[in-house]
Amino acid sequence: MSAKKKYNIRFRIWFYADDDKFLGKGRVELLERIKEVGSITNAAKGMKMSYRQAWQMVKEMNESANEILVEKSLGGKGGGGASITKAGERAITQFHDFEQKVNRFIAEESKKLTI
Amino acid sequence: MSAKKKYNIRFRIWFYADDDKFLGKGRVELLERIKEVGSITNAAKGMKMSYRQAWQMVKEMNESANEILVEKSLGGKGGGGASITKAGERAITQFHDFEQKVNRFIAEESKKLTI
DNA sequence: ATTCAATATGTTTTAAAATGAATAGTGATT
DNA sequence: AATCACTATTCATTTTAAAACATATTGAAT
Repeated sequence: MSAKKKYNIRFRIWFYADDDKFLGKGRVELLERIKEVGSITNAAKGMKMSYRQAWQMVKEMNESANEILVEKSLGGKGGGGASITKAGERAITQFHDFEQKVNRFIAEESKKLTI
Repeated sequence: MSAKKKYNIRFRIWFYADDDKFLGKGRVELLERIKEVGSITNAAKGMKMSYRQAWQMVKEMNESANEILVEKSLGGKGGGGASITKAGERAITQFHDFEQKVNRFIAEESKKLTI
């Protein structure tokens, strides 16, 4: 007898500004790490990500969104750093909240499936 | 003045069998085309897809799902062909239904966002 | 003015993925 | 047994994406 696999539904959501995708799960994690460690460099190190990639993500996010999500400082003590703006904080929170709502909805609706 | 971009949320869903992803938007379209034209070859031609890729998708779907979604016949009049099984039909329908439900939910919830 | 750790980018290398071409196999029909 | 249009599969090639590497720049602190 072959064990039947259990069907389940997974999803991803993205925040767009007009038609520009600017935020998804991965970028939210990057934002959270920047908030935690105070720099793009160290945030990237914590994930499996090169500084270059992380920096490009930040650039894209800031350029696409109506307000910048990450504020950067150059030079000075410690070489500079990066921090999350109020808009960035809101983006993180609302992304998580939204994701959770969708997750609950999908979990509930999945029960009705007769696939 | 710079025009403010309108924020919006988009999503994708996938059907999994245990931890194997076996159905997403692209594959559903492939299934529909196979149903319509009766062969993998012609279904692939209708999309921007090589026969090779389409054939591999069908193979993966059939292997991952509990029941095969596409039934194939080899040789004979017309060289053979492919058709959708009952399970395949159900998969198509339920994918669309589910996607629509999630879409409505997200559209509704999006109104509450203050991003 | 030198140091330092970070941001800011360009360039090169490597790896992964998609594509295309080529070939074999199938079986009802003629 | 020859044909035909499809499925089935391998292999070499191309394209794309990711990673790695290399520098330049910045500015407070010393």
